[in-house]
Amino acid sequence: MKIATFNVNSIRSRIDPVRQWLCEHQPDVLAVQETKVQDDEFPLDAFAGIGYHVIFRGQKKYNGVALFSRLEPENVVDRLPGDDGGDARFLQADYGDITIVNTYVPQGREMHSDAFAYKLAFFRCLQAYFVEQITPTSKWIWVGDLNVAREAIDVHDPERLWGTVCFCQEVQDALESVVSAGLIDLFRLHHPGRPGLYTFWDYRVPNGFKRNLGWRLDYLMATASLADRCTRCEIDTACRGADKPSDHTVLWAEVAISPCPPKKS
DNA sequence: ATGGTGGACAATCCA
Repeated sequence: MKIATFNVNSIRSRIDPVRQWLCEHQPDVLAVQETKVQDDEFPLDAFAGIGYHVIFRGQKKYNGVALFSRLEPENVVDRLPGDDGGDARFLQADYGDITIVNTYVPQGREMHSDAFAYKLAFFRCLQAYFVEQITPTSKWIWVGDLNVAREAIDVHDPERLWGTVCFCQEVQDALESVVSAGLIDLFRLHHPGRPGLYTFWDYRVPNGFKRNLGWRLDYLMATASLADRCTRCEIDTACRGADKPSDHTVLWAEVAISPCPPKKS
């Protein structure tokens, strides 16, 4: 199966790039973040007739997540247990025997702000949830904009950027505690030790994308049984500049496994 | 240099 993640910064402004990416790459699942639309205004018609189911949890103006899929989603969960859920940052569904969790982790705004405290609390909720849910044989993939650069090689200027909300000890520790529940970073698994590979470029930095002044903030995190069968994991920047610019790119992976219908007892 | 720009939405908030 092929799974992908894309922070779209408004789904209504990114209809063409998303449609094009789905049609060209035919992923089994595409997770998107920052849809910025409440559920009754989601542009369902724009995605009709291309062979994808779509589920979403959004709100006005900010945040919002969605899942496009070939298979019909089952057992949908639209809020993170332990979190108040009012922020529309979490969406989970089963596709056959594979569970996908799509999150838009709070950015954190400023160090030690209320928003930063909420970011850490969000990770703690995720950690507790995964520890409870994931077993050694689980087939789970956690994907999305996690708003953390895991290592120095995941930012373009680690010395200068150290101590900011997406690259500091607190959020790295918080993310590692979630990963420790039994997940593997598919992109780093396939590109070990390689610097300069990013999923996000701040559009406020002049020519930031051209100069590759990026960050790796988006991830595909899989349990071992899926990571063992992952054959490729890549960052696709081709969607950028399709009509309007987007600050994030599509991250995708191929896993040599097909979702199986769960056994009925 | 504490800016820059893009998006939602209608004066600012968020990234």
